[in-house]
Amino acid sequence: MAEDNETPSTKIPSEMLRAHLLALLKNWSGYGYELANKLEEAGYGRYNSGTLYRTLRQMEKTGLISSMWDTSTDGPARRIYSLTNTGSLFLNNWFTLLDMHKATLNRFMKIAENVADPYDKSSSDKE
Amino acid sequence: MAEDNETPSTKIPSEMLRAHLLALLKNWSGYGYELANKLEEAGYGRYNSGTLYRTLRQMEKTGLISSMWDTSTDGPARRIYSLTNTGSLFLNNWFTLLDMHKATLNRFMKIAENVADPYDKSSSDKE
DNA sequence: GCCATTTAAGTGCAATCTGCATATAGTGTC
DNA sequence: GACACTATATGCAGATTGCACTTAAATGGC
Repeated sequence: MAEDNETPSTKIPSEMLRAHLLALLKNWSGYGYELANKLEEAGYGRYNSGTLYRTLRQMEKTGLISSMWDTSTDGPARRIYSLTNTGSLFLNNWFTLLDMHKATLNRFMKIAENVADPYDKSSSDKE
Repeated sequence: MAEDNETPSTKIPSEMLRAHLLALLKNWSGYGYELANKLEEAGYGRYNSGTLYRTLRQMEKTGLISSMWDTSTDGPARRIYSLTNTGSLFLNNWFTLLDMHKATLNRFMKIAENVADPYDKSSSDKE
């Protein structure tokens, strides 16, 4: 499977990418190239490999995941990542955070639902 | 209300910030300082003002919102923002995207639930 | 053997984004 | 005048990102 950049469609914001990587590593250990393939199969385009590998290293540095080399298979060595306790907690919190954000968004959208907008330009042009 | 940085608690990732600003501007027009206050009241700490103002200008440049000066009130002039059609569409899509991401996260977490992990280290537990 | 391709991870560089501190400017209060 | 509050913005250093490129091990075709 080569890097073909054919489906740039739904770009995941960085925080989302982190959450998705953590989710993939729950109950499983995986390496960068494999994770990139799974993201692609899930409908996100081929994620930029430079960003992906650097994101993984950065997540390791901040303690969300840990890694070790695997030289047992044929082909180039793989850096195997697995979830740390911190990463597991982060993943759980992420769901809570998503729900909170969604609730806040809905609340924000309703704040001014039936109130006149002092700057509204569609009601009656006073200029 | 001065900038006191007393509640840094729940930092909003940049894409989330954009979505929240769009939600606040739905059915309403507002200016930067006011939006910062509403974010603070909603429980997010005092968002960094430099980032906030620059994010708003960038969102204007990309067509999500539009602005005009308001010099009718006392005090310094306010830059009033309101949602464009593009911004409105973006906001609606954001909800869909959030749900899709959540669904994908759940799917990812279940992929390997009952499968043996070839790299599992729980036999020789370290760290 | 030689060469292209696949798998796998990584780096260099420019552009962008972010946080912190600071600047600028209008108004009101003492 | 000194000070605080409102309101927007900029300078700079450090972090993040996308794009292109590099390194390296193995495979398949000739």
